[in-house]
Amino acid sequence: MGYWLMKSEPDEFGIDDLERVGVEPWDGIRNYQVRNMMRDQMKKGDLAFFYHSNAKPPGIVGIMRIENEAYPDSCAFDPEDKHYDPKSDPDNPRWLRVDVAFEEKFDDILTLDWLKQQPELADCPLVRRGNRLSVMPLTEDQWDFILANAKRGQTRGGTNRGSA
DNA sequence: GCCAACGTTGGC
DNA sequence: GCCAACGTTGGC
Repeated sequence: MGYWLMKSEPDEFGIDDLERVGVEPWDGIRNYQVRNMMRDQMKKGDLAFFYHSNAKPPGIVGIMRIENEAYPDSCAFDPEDKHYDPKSDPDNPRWLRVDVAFEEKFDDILTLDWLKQQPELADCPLVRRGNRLSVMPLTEDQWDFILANAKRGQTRGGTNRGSA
């Protein structure tokens, strides 16, 4: 079982949109490093945190499930599409996507500010300077740590994420 | 294969 | 809206 963190701008597509539609193609990935990870490591049934970027505040807002292995991103073939890439040949697609399914929305966001303060996450690319990956793998320890804190916040019903 | 120009990401 | 960081492009 693999664990991931995937970023999206809530103005474009947020956790509430995913909850409403249930399943959504995660398309528009135009970064080779991310594509390779999706192609080589991402498996059906993997879990991913949904991260809101360019949000106020940015942070982790819920969980989704990877529905299939990577397959060609047809958006790249559509000249009308925002993510059109004329260099992607339908006979040899350059870009891939997966479908993701809504799993859970947290009551409270785990903010980037809080995530940055956690020693357990010091090695996560998310909190490293200059990181630009929109999809990144998490270790099982990192996943468990984040999930435990998301749950703890829910049972408390509060927004306080002070390091205890 | 170098590297300057340019585009994008994403926090602030 | 600004801008630091980084990836990509393309001339040479």
